[in-house]
Amino acid sequence: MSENCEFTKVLEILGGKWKPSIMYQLFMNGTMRFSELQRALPEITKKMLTTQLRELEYHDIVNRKIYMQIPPKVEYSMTEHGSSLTPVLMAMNDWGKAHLEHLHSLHGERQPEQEVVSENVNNDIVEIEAK
Amino acid sequence: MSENCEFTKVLEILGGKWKPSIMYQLFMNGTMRFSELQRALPEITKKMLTTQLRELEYHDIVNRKIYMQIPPKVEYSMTEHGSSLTPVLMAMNDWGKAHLEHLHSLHGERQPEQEVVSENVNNDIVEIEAK
DNA sequence: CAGCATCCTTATTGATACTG
DNA sequence: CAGTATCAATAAGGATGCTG
Repeated sequence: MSENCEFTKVLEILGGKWKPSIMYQLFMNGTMRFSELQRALPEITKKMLTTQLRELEYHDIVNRKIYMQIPPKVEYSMTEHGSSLTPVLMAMNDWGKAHLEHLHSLHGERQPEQEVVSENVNNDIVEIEAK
Repeated sequence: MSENCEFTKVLEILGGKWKPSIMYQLFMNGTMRFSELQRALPEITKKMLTTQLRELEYHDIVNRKIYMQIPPKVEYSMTEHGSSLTPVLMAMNDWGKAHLEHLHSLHGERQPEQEVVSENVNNDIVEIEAK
């Protein structure tokens, strides 16, 4: 049951190549039309933008407001429930910045040293059986 | 540059089918051997456990301590840097619980109602050109 | 304008067998 | 015990064209 708390599920909900960027846009700009999102995220395709938005909508993170008119107009925005993600995103963002600096000091050049503890055991049985 | 802050990158680091579970185990149990993790996560294969651990290690989130002995013994634990993820995980966990309840009230049965705003425009041009 | 349908490519995950 | 290597299956993402 609680093999890993809710943590895994949240990652699944937030995961997806473009979801973070979409949420970021909506947080910054409030309400945006489909085409505005496309302009803001030039590399995403229409298909992906649609599917990622639909998933976010399914989880009640973004709101989809359809204007019945020609030409069509659809506006997206964070729902109230989606806005409750703010502390999560803030925490991730803060950690991300610290992490980046930290990694630079580590991976600036090389791998982190392997920590090898040579106990060269005599308390443990060498039991590699031959075939 | 800052199209989406650090948010996307953090998701990439934390993303992976088993990483959350692994981190959770290490947070709860402190130090664990490879085989202990396997027992705790019965569905993960050795290959996946290895690769996910290696990725976490690369980002200095988990520590790998090798005992040079026969039979081999390797212990994993959260690094100090990895422990700094605690606020992030807590935030996600809290949100996850609230989210779960929230979703039950929504998706208990049906899709959320489409919010359709019928403005039936007259301020916008109907410009669907015929072929 | 805001999609959906189809087909295709790449990435992630998994099964299985072998090794120091 | 703690892996690696190889191959197979699945899932995620992308290109392109069509539609109301």
